[in-house]
Amino acid sequence: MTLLNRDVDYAVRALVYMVKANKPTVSVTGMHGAVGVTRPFLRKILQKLRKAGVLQAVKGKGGGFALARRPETITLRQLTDTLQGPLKLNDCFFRKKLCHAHASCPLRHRVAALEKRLTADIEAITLRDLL
Amino acid sequence: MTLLNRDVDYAVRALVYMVKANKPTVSVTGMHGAVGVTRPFLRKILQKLRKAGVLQAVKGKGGGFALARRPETITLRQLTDTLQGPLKLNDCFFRKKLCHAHASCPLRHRVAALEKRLTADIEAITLRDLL
DNA sequence: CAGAATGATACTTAATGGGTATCATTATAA
DNA sequence: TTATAATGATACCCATTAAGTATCATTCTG
Repeated sequence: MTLLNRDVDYAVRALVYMVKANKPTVSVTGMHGAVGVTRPFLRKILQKLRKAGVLQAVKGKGGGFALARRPETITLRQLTDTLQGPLKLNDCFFRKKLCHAHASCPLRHRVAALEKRLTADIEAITLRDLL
Repeated sequence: MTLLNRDVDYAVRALVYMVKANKPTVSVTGMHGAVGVTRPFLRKILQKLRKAGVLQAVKGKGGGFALARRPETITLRQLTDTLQGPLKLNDCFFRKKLCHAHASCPLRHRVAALEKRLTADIEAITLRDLL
């Protein structure tokens, strides 16, 4: 099981790169090599982050992406929420329908407690911490 | 993302069932209905648990499975280790090869800390707790 | 106005999880 | 002693998701 999927991994690298570049905008062309992923794939990721308000984008020649907020306000949780959906250790659904033992499941509330803390943990990690 | 996959889920239900049945052995035929899973599938799971030393099996007519240890010594962690491999939040491998940024990855050691605690947590939950 | 950038979206492929099928082996109960 | 009910072992298949690619439209600047 993976807490962080590829998208989040690449996103962090790109964000770190952008902070360190210290330029008004950074184009995907200019950073995909350093991030270690293909250009179209990185674009897809950064576009999601823009929609989520983490990044700003400037179109046209000379354009690119820039952080929309300060690094210490960008949490790992926002990245995971945006790129892989809300954290749910407890996947009580199976083929779209709720597990029939949901209400009585002895595991569920135990796992829910772990999930709550893990969520708080990733909320506490910011981009600033990852520089 | 799921902390517990289906196998673990079903395993817990079956184990709980077996404890409550309070019989020398319980056959898969006798419990798959209550567990809510097909017979062959449940067998596969219980066979893995037997190999791992969680269950004992008695072959032949009238046979079945039985706990090999007391409920308070069977941890959730052993179930996850057996049925879905060691807990790894940190999946630094991609297509079989180590991520090239492994050594310098700013995320890795942060996530490792979370993983360590989560592992301790599921180690602390025993079958006894789930009855 | 050409070119370099993002916006939007659809498609393809690889990996994994979930589930089935089959045959061999073993032991008991009638 | 033999039919039957159980596990042991293993190979296979299918559905879902993750990962990656392709294409065309739009926008802005030099």
